[in-house]
Amino acid sequence: MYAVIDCNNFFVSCERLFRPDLEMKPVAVLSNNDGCIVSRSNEVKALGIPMGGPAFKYADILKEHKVTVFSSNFSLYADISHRVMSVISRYAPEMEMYSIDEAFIQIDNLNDQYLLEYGENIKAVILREVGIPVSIGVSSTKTRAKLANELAKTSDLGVAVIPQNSVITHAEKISVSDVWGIGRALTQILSEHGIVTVNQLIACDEVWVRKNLTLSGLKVVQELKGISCIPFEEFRTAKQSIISSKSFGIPVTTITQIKEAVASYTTRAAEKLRAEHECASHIGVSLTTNIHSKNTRQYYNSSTHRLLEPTNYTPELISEALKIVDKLFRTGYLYKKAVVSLVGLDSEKAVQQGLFRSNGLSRNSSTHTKQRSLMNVIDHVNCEYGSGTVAYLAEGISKQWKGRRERSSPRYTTRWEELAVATASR
DNA sequence: TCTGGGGTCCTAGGACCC
DNA sequence: TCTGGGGTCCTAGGACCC
Repeated sequence: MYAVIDCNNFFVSCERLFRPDLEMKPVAVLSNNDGCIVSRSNEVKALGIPMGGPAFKYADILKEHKVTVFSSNFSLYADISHRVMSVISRYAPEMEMYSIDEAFIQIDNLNDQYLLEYGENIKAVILREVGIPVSIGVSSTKTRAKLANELAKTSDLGVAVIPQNSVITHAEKISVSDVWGIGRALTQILSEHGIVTVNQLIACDEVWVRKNLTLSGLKVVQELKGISCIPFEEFRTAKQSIISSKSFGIPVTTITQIKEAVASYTTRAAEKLRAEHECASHIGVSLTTNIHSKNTRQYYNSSTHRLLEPTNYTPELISEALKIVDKLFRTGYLYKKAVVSLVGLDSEKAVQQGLFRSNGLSRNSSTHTKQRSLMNVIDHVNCEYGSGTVAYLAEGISKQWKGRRERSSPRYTTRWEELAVATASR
């Protein structure tokens, strides 16, 4: 059996941890650039504010209902996530951390009654030791467990079990859009064929499903029937790609600013790459205007370059990324966003050296060693004294294109100078 | 003024090989 | 004259997830 443990309104719950005065009060957390609403307390959900809704559109209603709004504070969320995961891992020898706020575990040899108790126990301990409320769903496949989790969210216990080999109760009342793996597009296709509920989906002919919903859709249907198709992945598999992508705080028109931003995103991506001890064989850049803007000319373009040899050396990656910008950039547009992606990742150790460099000289191992030492030192300094302490000039100085982050809470748990302070009240 | 970011997997089509 | 088919690799795009 699988259990999926999912933190409730995770970012909001993290903020409340250090602001107990916000319990039972409406709270929302915004995405990068303070753009979208990405985490909502139950009170905010009740106001009808949707997940991912643009913040400016709901500014009035947020103000009217005195919603406390935070910019996202990922240092804090990552640290709290780590604490939650460490509690969960005590309950199961095998755990798959699926996302920042969610984990699968395998539990076997317990009958249904004990499964429920087991879940309640995990939930209580996480709440007591970390302070984060969770919901737990248990069933025989991951997709069924996720569905049980949906049911758990609205149950009093916060835990739900869909027993093995049993039909899903009330499946005729659950919408296909609540199923893990059925998104907007598939919901639309299904509804065009009169399929709106989970029991209708399960009853579908599998050949039809394969043809109309592709292989992923077929897996979903089989998983709902109790046939496991999505494997349990205890050990995190190596990343396939690393992406750094951000919207600009202001519309950007000049290639100079685009290049600064792209150099900066490349630097972030390369840091992640080295943290994974990997090298990339390709680098891609894309530029786009504001797709939401009605009255301005639109432009989108992207390109991927193969690197001479796989590398994680920032200066080389920046230089290649900037060449791509030269290729993509057109004057006369209001640019909104740039994306840098590193793909074709392989372990540092496995990387084969190219025989020739572009300048015709072979790159000897001492060049490699020097590059690696330099990156090591810079990564260390930036880790110790804060990101950007040592930066590349290509990233620019004033960085006018940077996004907004105006309502961030302190990094309570990861920066000495931002520790929470306890004060005695009279 | 203001509409997220970081991932994965799947499919289709073109180029190329034998 | 007969104008194939299987395979791989690459790229772009779309769908999904949180």
